[in-house]
Amino acid sequence: MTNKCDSVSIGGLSKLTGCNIETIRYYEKASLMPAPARTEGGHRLYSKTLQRRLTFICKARRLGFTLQEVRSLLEMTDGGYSCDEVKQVVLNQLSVVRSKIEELARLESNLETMASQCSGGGLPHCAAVDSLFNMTD
Amino acid sequence: MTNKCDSVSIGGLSKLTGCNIETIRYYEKASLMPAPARTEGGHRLYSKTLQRRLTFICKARRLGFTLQEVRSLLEMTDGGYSCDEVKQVVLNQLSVVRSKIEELARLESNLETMASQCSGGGLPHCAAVDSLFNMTD
DNA sequence: ATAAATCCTGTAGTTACTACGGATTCAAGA
DNA sequence: TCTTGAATCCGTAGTAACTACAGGATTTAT
Repeated sequence: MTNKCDSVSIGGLSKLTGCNIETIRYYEKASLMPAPARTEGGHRLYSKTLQRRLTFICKARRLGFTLQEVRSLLEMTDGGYSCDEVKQVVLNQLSVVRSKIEELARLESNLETMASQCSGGGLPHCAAVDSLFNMTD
Repeated sequence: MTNKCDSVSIGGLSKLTGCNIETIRYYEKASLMPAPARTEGGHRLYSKTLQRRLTFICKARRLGFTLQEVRSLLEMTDGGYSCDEVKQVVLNQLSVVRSKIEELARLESNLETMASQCSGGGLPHCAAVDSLFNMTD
């Protein structure tokens, strides 16, 4: 699974990163990962550099960046990028995340209200259902 | 665009809800919206009830619920659920919402860390990008 | 040496839309 | 009333970001 140069197979890389095999191949096809070295028989071999690159992609995806955004983050690391440009992308993503949190907090309190209106019996009617359609946002 | 019974065309509904026309038709095909009334010529006419239903769907979608989750919220209002069953679904959705909030809060703090590491100049290097490569989560 | 595990390519399916294209239908002005 | 121009119809195809086969080749462990 590993050779003397710390290269790993696609399965090894999958275990290291938590990214599934099909997804790794998909990233290669989508040009986020470069074509890796191959064994005699054609199996992919990933160097430490590529391992780090995939780790980066996975983290960025977990942070909610689109593949297009990840691509531009990677281009920033590959080519010349300015700190301003990076900060711009990060702050933009931060504001997206913050507004999602706000919206979810509103829904949370709406759901709490609904739950508190349930009398909880086996009755065929529930005040919470009516409140569902009357939520004020 | 509106008649005496407060029915609106699909375009009117689109403007009211912010949901685009193709999406409204898609929700009908996906059985989230029932088939609405039609004009003589076959154009869709949406009653107040359906307007409220779509508004609900859009809110739930903006909050990150999948269509499948929206469907089960809607089934509470359509099918004859008992108060106990409703409460169950509501509490379940509540825990889903809460874990989404937690997850987003983690993303928020990770992004804040990234942003704080940006010195912000036109410099050719950015600590935030390095931190993405080295982040332990 | 052989069986089990892993990997290969390529295609098709998934979710939740979005964008067309060509044919009606509707609404508003002359 | 007639005539446009905007809106709507339906069906198909494309999008993002995967995920799941199928059927065969390669690698690894016993």
